[in-house]
Amino acid sequence: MSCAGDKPRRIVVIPPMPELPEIETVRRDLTDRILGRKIVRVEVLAPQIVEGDADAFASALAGRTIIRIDRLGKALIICLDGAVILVCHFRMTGQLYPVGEEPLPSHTRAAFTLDDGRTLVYRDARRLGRLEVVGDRAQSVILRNLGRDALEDSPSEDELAALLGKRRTAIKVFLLDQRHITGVGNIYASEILHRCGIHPEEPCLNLTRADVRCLIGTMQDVLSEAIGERGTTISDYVTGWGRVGDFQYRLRVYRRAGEACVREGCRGTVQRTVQAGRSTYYCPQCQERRRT
DNA sequence: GATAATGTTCGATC
DNA sequence: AGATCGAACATTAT
Repeated sequence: MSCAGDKPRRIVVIPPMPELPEIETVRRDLTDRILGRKIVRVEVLAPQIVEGDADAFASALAGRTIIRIDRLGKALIICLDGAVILVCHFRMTGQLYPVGEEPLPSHTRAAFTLDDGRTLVYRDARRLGRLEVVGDRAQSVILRNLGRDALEDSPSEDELAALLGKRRTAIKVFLLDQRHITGVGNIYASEILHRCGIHPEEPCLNLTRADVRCLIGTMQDVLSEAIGERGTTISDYVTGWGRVGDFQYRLRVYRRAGEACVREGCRGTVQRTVQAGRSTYYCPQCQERRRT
């Protein structure tokens, strides 16, 4: 990190921020900045990021006023007047933020001109994200597979125990499966399991009652803490639309392969493995396998 | 050039 | 009905 005042700060838009705390941060920012604004014009530059017909998408939003912004897991739900709902999922590289009267940034995939002259920009380098307009949440393709929100609708101990059930699937893979609980992604899954001392490969059915209790509490703690830090930003970018997050400084295992475990009294070394095609980070010393 | 990246969906194969 | 795995989507950074 550079020291304040030394080098000129680069103004670069921050990289994508896809898990629950990052989306919640965007939700709060956008609520502050665009609530009550009317969308006067919609331009779709990359039709594949829109679910359904891009022209229908654009005309459904034109003339609508933004009245509330909600979130379910990693999905942003922008409610407009006339029962119009804009559902957004950023996947890996999506971003949504207002800009002034200036040229659109690179990788702008959709642009919503607001009634105050600003433009709400959807950027997405990889074009993996999706935008969708529906009249009712139940119609949403983006929302249809999502389970309970990890923060606002967290399961009770009994409920999580029931969800884990007799599954043989690894607990880390379960946490990434958004059909059960939605909002926890690859960073926070590793962090939660490390804090609970649970091995990421542990089959769900082996978890004890104490493990279940720890998972629920730690999930709340980690997500809340991360929201308090405005999420995790990997890279030291500065942004023109909001500050970067700071939770990266609190990460204990994510991207720390080969480093000493930070748990007090633990002499282990953080390992990286791959589960379901995604990197998992854990400490073999303090995340021991349960006896079968 | 190879590899990995905070995500989801779909189809094939158990 | 499940689970499970790989591929696909597509670009950037290291």
